Amino acid sequence: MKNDNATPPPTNFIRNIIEKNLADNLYQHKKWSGKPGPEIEHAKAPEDTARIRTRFPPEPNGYLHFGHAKSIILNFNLAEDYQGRCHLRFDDTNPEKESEEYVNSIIDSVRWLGYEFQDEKENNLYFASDYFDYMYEAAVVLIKADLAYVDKQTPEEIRLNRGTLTEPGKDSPFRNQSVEDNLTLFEAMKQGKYADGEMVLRAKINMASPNINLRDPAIYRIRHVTHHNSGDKWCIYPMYTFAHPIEDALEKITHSICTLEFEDQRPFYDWVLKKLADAGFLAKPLPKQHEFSRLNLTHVVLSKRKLIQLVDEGHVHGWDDPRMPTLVGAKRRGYPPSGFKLFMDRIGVSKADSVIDYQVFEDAMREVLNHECDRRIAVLNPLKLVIHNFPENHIELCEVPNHPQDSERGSRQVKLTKELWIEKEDFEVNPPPKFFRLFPGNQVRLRYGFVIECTGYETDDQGKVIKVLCDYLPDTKSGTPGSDAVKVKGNIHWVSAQFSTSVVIRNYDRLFHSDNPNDAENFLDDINQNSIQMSEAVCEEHITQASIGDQFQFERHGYYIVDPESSTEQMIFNRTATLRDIWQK
RNA sequence: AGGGGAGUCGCCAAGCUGGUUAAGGCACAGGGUUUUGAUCCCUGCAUGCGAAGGUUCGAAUCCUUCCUCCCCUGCCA
Repeated sequence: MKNDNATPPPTNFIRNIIEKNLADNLYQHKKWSGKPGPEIEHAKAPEDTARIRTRFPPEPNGYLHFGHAKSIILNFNLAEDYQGRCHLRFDDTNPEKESEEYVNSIIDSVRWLGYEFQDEKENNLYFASDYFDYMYEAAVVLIKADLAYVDKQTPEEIRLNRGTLTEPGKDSPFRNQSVEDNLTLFEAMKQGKYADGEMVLRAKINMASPNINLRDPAIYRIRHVTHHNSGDKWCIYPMYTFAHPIEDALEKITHSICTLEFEDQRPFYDWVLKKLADAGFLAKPLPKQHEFSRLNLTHVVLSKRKLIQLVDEGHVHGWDDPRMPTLVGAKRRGYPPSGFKLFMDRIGVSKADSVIDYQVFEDAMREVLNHECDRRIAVLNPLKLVIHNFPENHIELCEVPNHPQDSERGSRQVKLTKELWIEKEDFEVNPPPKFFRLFPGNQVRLRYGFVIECTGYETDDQGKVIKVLCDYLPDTKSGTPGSDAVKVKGNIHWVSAQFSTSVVIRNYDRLFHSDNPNDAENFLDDINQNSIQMSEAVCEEHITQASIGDQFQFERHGYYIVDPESSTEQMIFNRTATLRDIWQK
């Protein structure tokens, strides 16, 4: 076990910011009415008991993946570490792409990671769509302050007049429409008097801004679409850039943490909040946006488009395929939530673009799995072994610990008989140098049993080894006095041919060959065609007591989890990760 | 001269209000323990902080110039 004191507490620039904010008493007297709302509702409420508030704001338009896990763990851990709260908020402002199916899956995945957002004190499950009334009101506030206008230009015209990266844009001919006209038009938009795309509400900032996001960004668009939550109440929907700062403010979020690509958006985020605060709609302390670099992993694609393609084109068997970098996939693969947390601790949080070696991810998983999993014995590639001098019908009970480093996990008895299954790889007719397993004349220990000496083998017509013969040394049984008298270098595992059960094994490997599949002309060409290898294995009989989701280390092989497709007749095991293997290298 | 970010060991990443020999993890290389060639333990692993100048008794940390990479021209988020 590692000494936790040896590793310094993980720190990062966001924690530094929070600690400084707290030291500056920035949030000392902030209010919280118990539910999201504008300042008029928070003002009369007591001081917030949460020192900070963060939020995880997914759009319910897909399944959560490893990248989301980074954000979830960051936000929830921050809240926990600084005696704050973290909200789960669905950023559902675009009904064309969103659905309830995703809402439910996302909730499940956040909980699976071990985070809760609803308890006896607070229910912090929110939907941006529940704030549509406030957002409409906020838009009206801006219009009245002559800070927003309804633009009747076509989308094409708006695009053309936006200018380019190096040239300023041109003002819309509708930019100086009267406040009254804007109010009337916006109301008419809301009433459904116009078709999709006919007009849009825009913030009035500066068409010549060097930051393109400030060239009068659209803040409301017309979409005659049924919303998964608000139904047909609205036919106009706020844009993310306008909605997000308001969502954060209504929820009294202190630290709004997002990924780097939103950095250019921050001036607009601050603009919206300031203007609404000026109008008395919101009050300080206003939320602050902070950006970190998103997760990239070698041999993995995380773009939503590519993940959809993998599923839709059948390169994997659905979103929860154990090879998918989704959280539902991770669950089925057997990657534990605690492994994700350890992984996030190890990779840290910064603003530098980075690509993490998949090894780092896998090693974090191995570390927690090694600690958490009971051991079991399975022979994945069976070869018959016959102990020539072993009594015909004798059953030798062997005591096998469930965990070599944790005796409190107890032990079990495994039956040793004359005929056993061993791994094909554990026997060599002509062993390579330094091979210390079984070969003619060599001695090895049958793990937890006796030392045996290989006396010969049998082959089929093709010369393939089909049976290994040996003698056992009666005085060498594990755990008995003097059993160590005979020293052997090799230890091989085995299961009784008589007392064992057959199971299906699904060995998974990386889905993509190259470090960065995105570099390929077509990432699909980089797919590893051997990313899943099915086989039948023989396992010790105790395994039949396992249930779906149970995880074990199959000794000398790796970590496996019982797949949901298992039945009592046919158990199926997914390989989560192999054990490290210096010999293979 | 569009704007915004980032560059510290093979991969991450602390440090960056200037001041002991530049944390830590992963990887890698040795060694020890071990009835998993696993785990665990020990040792090694940047005279160097994108580059070049400068300020200073002293710079990864301050200044100047330069180089490289990433993001931004949706009525997506």
